Amino acid sequence: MDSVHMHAFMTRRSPASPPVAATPRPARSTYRHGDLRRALLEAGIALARDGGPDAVVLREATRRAGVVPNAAYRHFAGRPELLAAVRAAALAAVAEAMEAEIAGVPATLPPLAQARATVRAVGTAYMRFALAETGLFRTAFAPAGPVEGDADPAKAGRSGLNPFQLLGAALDRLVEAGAMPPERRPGAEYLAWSAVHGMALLVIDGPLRGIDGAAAQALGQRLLDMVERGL
Amino acid sequence: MDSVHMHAFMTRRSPASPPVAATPRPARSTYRHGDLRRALLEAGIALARDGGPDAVVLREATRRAGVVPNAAYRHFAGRPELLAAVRAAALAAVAEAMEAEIAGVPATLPPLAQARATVRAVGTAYMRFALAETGLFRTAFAPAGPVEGDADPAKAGRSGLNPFQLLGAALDRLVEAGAMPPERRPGAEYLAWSAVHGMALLVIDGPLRGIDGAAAQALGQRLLDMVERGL
DNA sequence: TGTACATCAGTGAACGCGCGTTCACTGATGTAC
DNA sequence: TGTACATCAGTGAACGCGCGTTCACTGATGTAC
Repeated sequence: MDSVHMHAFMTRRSPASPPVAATPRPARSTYRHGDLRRALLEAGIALARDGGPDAVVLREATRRAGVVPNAAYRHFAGRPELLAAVRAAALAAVAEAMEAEIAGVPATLPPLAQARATVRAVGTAYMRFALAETGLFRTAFAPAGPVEGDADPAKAGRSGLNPFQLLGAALDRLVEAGAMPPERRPGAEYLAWSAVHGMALLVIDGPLRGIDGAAAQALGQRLLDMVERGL
Repeated sequence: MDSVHMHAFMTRRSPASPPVAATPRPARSTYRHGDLRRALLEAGIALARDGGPDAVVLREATRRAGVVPNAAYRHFAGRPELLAAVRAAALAAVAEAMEAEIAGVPATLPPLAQARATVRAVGTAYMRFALAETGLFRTAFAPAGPVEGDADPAKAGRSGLNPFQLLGAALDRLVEAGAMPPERRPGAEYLAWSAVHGMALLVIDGPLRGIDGAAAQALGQRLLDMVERGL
């Protein structure tokens, strides 16, 4: 399985950052930090990667940034705002993983085959991301609290589309290519999304936890077959 | 939508139980409680119903049971054990909801139609439960911590089968009735489960949050059509 | 080019909170004689 | 039927923890003159 494409700032926690604190605070030569907002966001992302949304703890983020806890309040109104920023980054990462997978679809394919391959690419990227970046995946799609940036249309990838919109666009192409009757198009993204999202959770949380990557991949392809036939 | 069938002890929080504490401790005539284990479990279930697994807080359960916090340790080794018991109860409730729905399938149907209706009943009950008892649903299927009663085959309903096994049995009947080629049977429960589980989450957490019950029901039926066709 | 000053990013110390869990205890129950 | 006693369910008090958040501060930066 390819490693998922993502921003440089999403690299794994550097060994310099202590896993649990203990160390006082990494010395800093300057009094000012320079780019604390970004440092906190990166720390938050690293935390989310390792432990999902609940692991995004404001104090720990400041620790990793080498800064006193309340310094965070210069850049985020509070913990919920930091978490929202992390979630947006996670969603963007999912979108980018999809875009990368779509980009791999051969442009030489006939339109119908290409449309089909694009839909599969969306689903494949989604499941891969869930497996490879479980913590970020959970953060991206975790139940939002009652007071969350609910209305915002989710952070987008390079294309400007969020993961859900990428799926919608792929389904549109399926209709254009004649692989799907137009009258079945409305709401179809919900059906496809359900199947793929459900399987992702089955593999990371459910009865299929611990399945090996190849088997998961195979099952994923069968699922996509089912969706393709069923839509 | 019918109210989901469940045990008497799963009734909603009684108004006598303070929502957030404040009140000292409800007086008790006897020094001994009588059935504290059960009371704690019921309190835990009520908490899970209202707030999902994270809301299952040992101290709050003892508060509701009218007992001092550490009294819980006479009956549970610690918080994780209480949560596991609550989870088992939640899984049993899902299984029973399925069994009730299956019981509603007319016995007069021809075998093939009956087999199909049974599979649909499983899926329908699942989605209904997710909507009607979101907190319990989340508790039943939440990511288990790394050190959980992992190997146990999940609490069963009256039939002795857990939700996943009920789905498997329904698919077996589909094969027996000739509605599904036997070579496609292995692993089919994962595909069906994925679709239904994914939609349940879509509705309670995802882009479909807040959709009204009828629309959810309709979309659910379309999803089941897709699964039926696709399997 | 040099100095005074406003800005505001990060500091230091502290808060209250609720949690899970441990300790030594007390007193109701039920069994043995 | 009555009494002594062991059991063990629930008490009372306390612990350490890490969290989010608030307060008044300090000192580096960069702008205006």
